[in-house]
Order: sequence, then structure tokens, then C-alpha cells
Amino acid sequence: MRGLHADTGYLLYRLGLRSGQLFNTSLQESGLRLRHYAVLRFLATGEGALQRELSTRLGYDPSAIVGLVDDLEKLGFAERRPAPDDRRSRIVVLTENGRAFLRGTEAAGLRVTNELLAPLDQQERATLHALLLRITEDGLN
Amino acid sequence: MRGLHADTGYLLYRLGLRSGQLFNTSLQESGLRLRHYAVLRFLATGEGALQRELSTRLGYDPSAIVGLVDDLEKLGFAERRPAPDDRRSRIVVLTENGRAFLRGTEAAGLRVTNELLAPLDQQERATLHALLLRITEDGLN
DNA sequence: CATATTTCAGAGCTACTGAGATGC
DNA sequence: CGCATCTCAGTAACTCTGAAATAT
Repeated sequence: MRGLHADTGYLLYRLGLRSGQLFNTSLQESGLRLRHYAVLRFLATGEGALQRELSTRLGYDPSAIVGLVDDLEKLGFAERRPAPDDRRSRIVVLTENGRAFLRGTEAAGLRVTNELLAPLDQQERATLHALLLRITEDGLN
Repeated sequence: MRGLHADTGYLLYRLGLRSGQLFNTSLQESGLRLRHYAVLRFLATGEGALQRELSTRLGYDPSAIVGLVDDLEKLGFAERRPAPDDRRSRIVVLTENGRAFLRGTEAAGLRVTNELLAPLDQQERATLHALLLRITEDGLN
């Protein structure tokens, strides 16, 4: 009978849990969760995004996005603005406070990845990253 | 501002979610979840395990193990037996039905990993697996 | 009319905490 | 006594479904 660790899929599931826990612990004092952080980081890469876009690109249910953006608005890290071309949609944009928060937590994010990949040297980390990126970009966003 | 996909830790989190979803979908008709399946697979590698052992090795909270083993007992896939050397503990063992279930779902598990790793060739998959194994074995179980 | 986007209510699953019962 | 193991209750977080409101 094959062990669980023989399945690459299971290893990914397991390491994904661990990675998420590390991120959440690292974000603990800010009052945010990894999900909020992901939204902020995504918003920082462009000029705002529709909520529908956040849902498909980040992999969270549309109904979940509502609450996440609510939380970010309460903290003053993001704002909803009407979409000029389609009045059904709303554009979520990062505020200056949100940008400052991201700058302040950049080091913490690197620490998480660093802790997770501790057993690997730099070249191995690059190899792993490239392989994961290939899988990620195919299928999801 | 760096994109989310620049973080290996985030990629692992994201792929972990996707892997778990695929596993759960594949197990859907059996009525079990990935968590149950992980317990069964772990039990199959030895002569039974203490619940405490399941908790530490699989990364689930001890209080969660209780319900998982309850479910498996109801389905007749596992049994609790008294531990001879320590009466606080209980040994969970796989039943013949549990073993049969694992044999029947082996192909489905392989399909999940296969679907997940579709963009990679055989050698890349081996490389990825080896790297993930290095990270997994260090720190967890 | 059918479809798309956001929002909300609710169900089920997961993660964790704290406490109790039992035994080391 | 302190500690370990299992159990249970409760809370918070996560995931998804279904339906409503609005707009295309």
C-alpha cells in the first residue's frame, strides 16, 4: 500500500495548509487574514479591479469577496468606486493607507516563504518556484 | 509592487487549495472527505495508529480526529481498539472494508495528481515531488 | 427575455480553544 | 501532583448554494 507522501497532490495540499497557517500567523497582529492580504496584493498590481475579477483571479467565491472588501473598507485600506462603463459592477481600489500597509508587511511575507523553504538552497527554490508557476498559470487565472 | 505569484509560499497555498478541492470532488460519491481519506491511507501503512499519532502526523487537531474516526467507524472502514500498554490511548485500525475501499479509490487518487500536474512532463514531476518531499519531511511529521 | 454583477441569508465543513474524564 | 490522551462544547473562519436587487 502506497504511503500518502507518494502523492504529489497530497504533498501540495499539506504544504498549502502549512503555508496558509504561516501567513495567517504572520498577519495576526494586523487583524487581517491571508484572504484580505491576497486582495490587497492583487489590487496593488493594477489600477483597481472589479469584484468579479477578484473572485476569478484569487479563487474565492463572489459572495466571499463582498465581506473581504467590506473589511478592507472599514480599515481604510481599499475603497469601492462605481464602474463607469457598467453600472452593475464596482471597482475596488487600493487607498494610500492600503499601500502603506503592504509596504510595512513586505518583509513579513518574505519571512514566511523563507521559513517554508528553509530546507532548500537558492537554486532549488528557483526550480520549485518555476515548476509551481507552470502549474498555477495553467488552469487557474 | 511585487505580484502575488512572486511568492512561492502563496503559490503553495493556492495549489494546496486546488489540490484539496480536486481530492474532495473525486471522493464526493463515497461520502468521505479528503481528511477521512488521509486517515485511511495513513492507517494502511502500518498496524494501526494511536489517535494522537494521527493528529501529529496528519496535521489535524486532536479534537478533529475524534469525529473523523467516528465517521470511519460508522462506515465500517476502521475500528477503535484499546491500547494494551496505555489505557488512555486507543488504537485505530483499518478493517477489511476499509482496505477494499482504498483499493477501489487508488486510481481516482492518481487521476487527481495527474490532472494537477498536467502541464509538467515526467521528469519535471519527479523533480517537483522530490523538492516538496524535502520541505514536507522537515518540520512536519 | 436571458444573462451578469453584487449582495445577503443560510448550511455544512474546517480550525482552534477550553474544559472535562480518565489514566500515566 | 503534573502531564498525556481522548472527548465534547463552543466559537470563528471558510466554502458553497440559492435568491434578491440592479443593470446589460
